[in-house]
Amino acid sequence: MEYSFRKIEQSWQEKWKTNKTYQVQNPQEGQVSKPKYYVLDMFPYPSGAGLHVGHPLGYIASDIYSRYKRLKGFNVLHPMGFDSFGLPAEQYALETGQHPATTTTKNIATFKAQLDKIGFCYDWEREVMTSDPSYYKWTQWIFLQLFNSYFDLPSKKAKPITELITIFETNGSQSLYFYNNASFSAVDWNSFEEKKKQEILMDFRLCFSKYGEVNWCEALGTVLANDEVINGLSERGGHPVEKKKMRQWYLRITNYAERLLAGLETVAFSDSMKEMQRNWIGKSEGAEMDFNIKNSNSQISVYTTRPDTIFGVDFMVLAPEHELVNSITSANQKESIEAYLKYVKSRSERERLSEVKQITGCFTGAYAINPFDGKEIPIWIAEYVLAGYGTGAIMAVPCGDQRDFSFAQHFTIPITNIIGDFYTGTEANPTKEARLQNSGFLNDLLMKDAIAVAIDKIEALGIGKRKVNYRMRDAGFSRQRYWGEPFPIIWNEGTAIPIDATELPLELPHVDKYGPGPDGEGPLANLKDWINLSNGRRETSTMPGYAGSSWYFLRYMDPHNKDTFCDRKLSDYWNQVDLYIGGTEHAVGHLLYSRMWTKVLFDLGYIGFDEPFKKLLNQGMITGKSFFFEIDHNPNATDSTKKIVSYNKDSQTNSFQRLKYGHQFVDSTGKLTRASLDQYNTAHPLDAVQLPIEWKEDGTEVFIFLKEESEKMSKSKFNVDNPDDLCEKYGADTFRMYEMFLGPVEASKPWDTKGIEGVHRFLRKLWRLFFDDIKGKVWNDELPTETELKILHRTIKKIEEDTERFSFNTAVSTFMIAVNELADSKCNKKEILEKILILLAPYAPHIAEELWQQLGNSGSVLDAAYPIFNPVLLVESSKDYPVSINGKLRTSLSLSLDLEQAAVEAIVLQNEMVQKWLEGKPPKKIIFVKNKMINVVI
RNA sequence: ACUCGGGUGGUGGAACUGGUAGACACGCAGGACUUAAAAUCCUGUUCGCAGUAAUGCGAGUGACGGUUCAAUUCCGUUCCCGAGUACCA
Repeated sequence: MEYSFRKIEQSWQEKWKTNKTYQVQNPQEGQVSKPKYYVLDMFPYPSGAGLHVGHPLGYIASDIYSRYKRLKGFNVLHPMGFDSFGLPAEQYALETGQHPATTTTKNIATFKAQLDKIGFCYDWEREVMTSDPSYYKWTQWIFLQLFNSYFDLPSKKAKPITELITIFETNGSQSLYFYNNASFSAVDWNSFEEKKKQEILMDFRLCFSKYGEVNWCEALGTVLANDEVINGLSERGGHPVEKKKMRQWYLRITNYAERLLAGLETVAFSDSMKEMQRNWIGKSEGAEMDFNIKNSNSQISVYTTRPDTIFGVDFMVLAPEHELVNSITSANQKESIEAYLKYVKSRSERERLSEVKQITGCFTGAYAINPFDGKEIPIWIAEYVLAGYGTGAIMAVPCGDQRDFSFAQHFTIPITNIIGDFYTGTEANPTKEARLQNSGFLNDLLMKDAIAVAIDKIEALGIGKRKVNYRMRDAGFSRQRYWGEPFPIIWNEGTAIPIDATELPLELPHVDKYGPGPDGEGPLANLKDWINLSNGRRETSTMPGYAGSSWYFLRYMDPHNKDTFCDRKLSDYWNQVDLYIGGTEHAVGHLLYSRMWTKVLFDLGYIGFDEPFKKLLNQGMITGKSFFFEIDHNPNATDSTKKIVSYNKDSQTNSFQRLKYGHQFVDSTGKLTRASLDQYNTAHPLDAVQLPIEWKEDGTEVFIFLKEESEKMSKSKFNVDNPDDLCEKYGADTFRMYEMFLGPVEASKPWDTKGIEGVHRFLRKLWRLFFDDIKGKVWNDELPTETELKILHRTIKKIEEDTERFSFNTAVSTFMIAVNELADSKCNKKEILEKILILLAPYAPHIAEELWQQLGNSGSVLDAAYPIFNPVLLVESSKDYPVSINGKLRTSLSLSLDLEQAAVEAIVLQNEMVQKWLEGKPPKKIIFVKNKMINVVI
């Protein structure tokens, strides 16, 4: 009886389905429930391309851990669903004319079939899909909660906006609740018209609408969030992005900046992941202070983290967009300033970013007055100051800031030195360790101490205050797109009126065309019947991709509830996600948004925890190998290491020709032969590679060396491997174990199918411990020997330790060692093998189930009792000690573990090898570490 | 430029708190079984030198230096690769 994995895997996948093996039970009333464990994979977008071997890496890891936890007696929630709204589906719809709902359904079916082939233990009855009205009903409902809440500053938490209205009605706006930098009394508030009241309230809602500069992407016809823009180009498609003023919805995530930072201390994310989030939030502490302007009533407010350098301010710089630019510019500088503003406008975001080093700017002709020494400070405008950060204006201290220094040099602005020898005159020195000079009341203070002194003085004089700044912006929450959640909002005379929660879901209407509406609005704007209502006009934007994915982990707990997004009893039971596995690409976006939503839902009392993910494990990327022909116009290149091959005499430039799926045709040395090239050309007639006629080698055969590079797997790079093919060829169990065997889950590694045979061989070897191809059943009921028990218990210990610390690659090799040892000692004993199967079940579930049943057990191996490690069995009486001389290993000695230093020394000195090295002299010292090693120092 | 990872055989990688570097696998070489192949099994495989051999000696975890009886592991300097951020005042 041989290991026919195809039959076994198919039959077990069917059995799991019919027996509902993976159905997860919520705790029943009055029952003693098992401890819970929640394992979650990052929400996949069901792309049309299907899965490649890089995707399942994290899924396999989470599946192993889920099964392991189940065996260990936990009630494990391990769901899967689809983030099915979003740009790619719509983009695809635009290109093919198919409705996104149709393509999405089709893609999900493909995805699920692929996942099931790998044998994952998902409870599909809990599947959720963001584009399903029964799901987005609750996304819209949460939006309404955000819309109807504000961030209460004294308690630092979200509260219903009705409480803020009460505050306004009774006390007016206190200093904490400035509106447009001013406050109003209760009498004022009560006299305001409803429209004005709503405008004010909009300024406090956690999800709010305002006109703002947005990242507008013409090619995609939509607005993008900051993290969807990379170097001035869209993350998806790489199209140019420009700034545009539009009415948009925003998430007031900045209010949560402090708690998002603090929360990082309570979760187990990798340091780099935490660091990325911290950088994104970008907290800085300093002061905001006002400068008077010579011959003007206006003031310029600047933000600085270094108020200690106030006496080193040699000029000021405003962002070109700063509102004061026009009013302060002097008559004779007007022309230059206008020319400069024109130049700035002409430059795209892309150019500004790519030419960071270029110094440009223009003097306004105006002067600010230093409040401490009355010095006149010239005011400039320059691109390097960003309108969006701080106050959009800076005080420039060239001796301490390199950008200010370069600017001063470029425009020959005199530089004041306030740090003595610390400043060399050739570059700025940002030190905080210098003692201040030329600095009035701060003279002789250490800079780091002077910071606080300066702020105190600024506050005492009433010209500014201590201020914390965040780099993070409020997140754009609307998209001019079709395939997303419609906003449950109706606009009436400029006032946003929320739809009553009882009317949700507001279903996404059907459209036939996905083109944009008028004035930059989304496709929904074209549906006149849908948008125009008797009481106003519907919001035509839809929510961004991250809306649905910010709370999906809660819906899995209670996926079919029609009355609430998630029953509080269930969220109290399942609680936080214990283990969250996914890629680093979601470091800032998704993780920050879902962390914020969790905090809001917590503040409002809907859930009982304020961090969604307890532990985050980042899977590394599996890179694919891409192969290129390098085209070189030097046919006489002799450098054999260059791997240059094809000579294209028509081409005068060096370029690369990508070889589609090249790895299938290349041998282990990276060589392509004439025969395989012909094969390749037959398979890809459209991309056939023409060899240059001049190219000859060996007279008979043409060898082509390919340039090889590892890069991210993607269909467009022809470097993907499909898991289906590997499951078909070797089986899902082999595929699962091989992906794990490749290396640590967190590490990025190149994909190579070369080693998969070894894993497959291991499973066959395991099978042969139970069944012989000819003899059939070979397992027996004999009692195990001490050695066999030792093998078993060593394995139990190591598998448990490795699984607990997510070291799946070493766990796989532990299994290999165990099977090798059992095969060597011809152990076919059920008592041993059965336990091994239980250990193996998380890793290779199909073969484990099959053999478990073959041994005469009924039910799933997942319900078996996990073997308990018995340390007594591993206790040794002696040890083979390594004996080093001066730290270099020379020999070994088998000694009883009872022996102490003195006895060991005596034996060691007797040793022939030791005597040889001692040459008759006594040793200086003998180091003996019990159960470790011996070192003789000469 | 800054921050965070990482450099170990021909390859993927192992060595968890300093204690026998290279587990496990791939590949390669040789052998057994076979008419032959597949499958399976056995042996060898870090490099160099010596030896028929068992073995011995030397070098060796990017490079240089330090701490230590002992360093892949700790410290300093430096080089390279990857990821993220990027005029944030």
